[in-house]
Amino acid sequence: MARYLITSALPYINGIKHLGNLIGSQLPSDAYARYLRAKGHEVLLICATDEHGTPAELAAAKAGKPVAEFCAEMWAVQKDIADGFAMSFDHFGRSSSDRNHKLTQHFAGRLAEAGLIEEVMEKQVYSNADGRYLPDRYIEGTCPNCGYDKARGDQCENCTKQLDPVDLIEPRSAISGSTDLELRETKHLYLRQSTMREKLETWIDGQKDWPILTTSIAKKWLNEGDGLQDRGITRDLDWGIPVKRGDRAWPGMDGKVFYVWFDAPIEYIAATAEWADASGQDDAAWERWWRTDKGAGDVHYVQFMAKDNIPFHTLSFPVTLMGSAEPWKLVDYIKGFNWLNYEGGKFSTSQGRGIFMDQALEILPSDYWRWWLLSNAPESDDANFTWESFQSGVNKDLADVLGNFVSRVTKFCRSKFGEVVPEGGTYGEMEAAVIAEIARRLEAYEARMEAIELRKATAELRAIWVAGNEYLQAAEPWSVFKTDPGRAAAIIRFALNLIRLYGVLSAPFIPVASRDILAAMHVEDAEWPEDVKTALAALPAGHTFSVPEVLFAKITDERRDELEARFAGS
RNA sequence: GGGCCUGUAGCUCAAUUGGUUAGAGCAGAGCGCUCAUAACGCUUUGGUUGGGGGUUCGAGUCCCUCCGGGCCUACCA
Repeated sequence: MARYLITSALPYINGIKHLGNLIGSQLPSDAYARYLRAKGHEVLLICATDEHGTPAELAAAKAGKPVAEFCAEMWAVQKDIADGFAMSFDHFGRSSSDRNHKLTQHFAGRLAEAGLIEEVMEKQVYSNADGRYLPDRYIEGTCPNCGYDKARGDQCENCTKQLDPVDLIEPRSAISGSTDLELRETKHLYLRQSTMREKLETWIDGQKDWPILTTSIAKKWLNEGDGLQDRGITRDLDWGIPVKRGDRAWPGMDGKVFYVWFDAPIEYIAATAEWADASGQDDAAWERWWRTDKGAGDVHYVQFMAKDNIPFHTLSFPVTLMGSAEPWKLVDYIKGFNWLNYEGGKFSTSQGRGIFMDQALEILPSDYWRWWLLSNAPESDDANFTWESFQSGVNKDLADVLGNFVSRVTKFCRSKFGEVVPEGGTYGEMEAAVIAEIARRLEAYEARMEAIELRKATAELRAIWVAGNEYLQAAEPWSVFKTDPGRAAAIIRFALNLIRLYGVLSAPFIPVASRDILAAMHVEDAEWPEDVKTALAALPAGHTFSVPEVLFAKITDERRDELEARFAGS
C-alpha cells in the first residue's frame, strides 16, 4: 500500500474539449487512478479548469457574458462532461478559486523574498479600440520576411520566422482589426528561472525513468542558446489573480494579474486544498499530500499531460516550488502524450472538424470512447482516430469478445440451470490451464498498468477476455450437458466466475460496463484478485445472477458512415 | 534555420534495450462449432524492418548518409 498523488493537466475554460484533449491527460489519469485504488493504494486524483488569460476574456465577450459568470458556467459544463466520461476525480477544482488566489500570491511572495523576482519595465502593444493590451499572438500584420499578410506577432505561420510585434508591417488587432495601436510602458514581474538552471538540470538528470519525450523537451529549454530564460509572470488583464506579495500589496503593480501559466500549476495544490474544504477537512488533510514536512514524504506524485505542457511542468512549476524554499512535493513521474489526429488531420474547433466531448457522449456511451481512446492512446507517437478503427475496436473487442462472452455464458446457464450458479461436477486440467493462463496475463497486465503503458495494458486485458472464449470452445458445455450435466454445471460455474473476474479487471478502462457486469452477477463489492484461483471461486454454487442486457451494441456500417459524414467538418 | 521524435505485414502497433526462425490485433483465405450480439475457436496467407553504406561473431535495434512523416522553438493555453 502506497500513496499516489495524480494530477491531470487542467483543461482550459474557453470551450468544450475534443477527444484529443481527453486522451491527452484526463482519461489516462483516471484509468491509472482507478487501477491503483483497486489495488488498495491510497490515491488522490486532482483536476481543475484553467480559467485565466486573454482567450477566456475573449470567449466570455463573444458569449456576451461577464468573464466570471462565463467561467462559472463553463466549469459546470466541463464538470458534467467529465462525470459523463466517468472521471473519478477526487476533486475537480477551479484555478479562479480563493484557495488558488491565496496560494499563488503566497508563492510570489516567497519567490520575491528569495530574490527570484525581478521588476522589469517593458513596452507592450495596447489597442485603444479593444481597450486592452494585446498578447503577441493577437496582433496581426504583414510579415517583414515573406510578405504574408496574416502573420502573427509571435511568429509568421507562412514562413515560420519568429517575430516581434514591432516587426510587423501595418500591425492590427486580431480581435477587432483596429490599427489604433500604441506601445505603452508597463511594469512586469519576471521569474528569474535562469538562476536555477543548474539546479533544475541536476534534478532532471536524476529522473532516470522519465520518457525521452519528457526529458528531451526539458533539456532543450535548459540548454538551447543562452539557456533557460527568465519569464514574465504577470499580465495587464482584468481577469486573473491580482498581483500581491503574500497578503501584502505589491507597490506599482496595481491592476495587474499573474500570468495564467504561473497560477495554473499552483492550482494542483489549491485544488487539493479545495478538496479538503469541500469534504470538511482541515489544512493538514491536503498538506499531507503536498508538504514533505507534513506527511508527503512517502507520496508518489504522477502528472499526466500532453506534450505541449511539458516545459511548464519540468521547468517553470518546479522553479516556483523549489524557489519558494519551502518543502513542497515535486513530481516523481511525468506521463506525456502525443497528439490524437482525426481522420489523418488535426482536430479543429474553428472548422468543426473532429469530435468534441459533449457530442461523443450524445452518440455513444462513455465506455466505447474510453476503450478505443485508451487502447489507441498516443503514447509513443501521434495517433489517428478513424471511424473505421473505432467501429472495429468497439465491435470486435467490446461486443464480440467481452460482451458476447457474458451473453453466451449467462444465457446458456439460464436455459439449462436457471439464473443461479449451478452446482455439481468438478474442475479438471482444463480449468487449471485457464487459471495459469490468466494468472500469467494478469501479471503482465499489472506490470503494464504500473508502468503506465496503457495500450499494452489494454492488449493484456483483451487477451484475458479471449481466454474465456477459448475455454468455452474447448470445454463445450453445450455438448457435455447432453451426457454429463454435472460436468457442464462445473464448466458454467467456472465461466460465471470468469465473468465476475472480468468485471473487476476491466474497471479501470470501462467502469460503467464493469459495474453493470458485477451488478448482473449480484456482486456488491469486488476486490482486485490476490490470487486467480481464489478469485475464480468467489461465486459459489447457489449464488443467483441476472442475465444482463446487451452490454455493448455494435456500430453498424450505416451508422458509421452517417457519423463520419456528420463530423467531416466544413 | 536549430533541436527532438519517427518510418516494421494491406491497416494499427509489438519485439525482454545488440542475440536463434521479426510477433499480435484487425482485414483476407480455409476448417470447425451451434451456447451466444451472424457471435466464438482452430489453421493459414502476408515483411529484403523507407533506400544505401558501415561497425560487429551477430543489427529492426548502434554509426554515417539520403528520402518520407511529425512535433517543439519560450506572449494561445
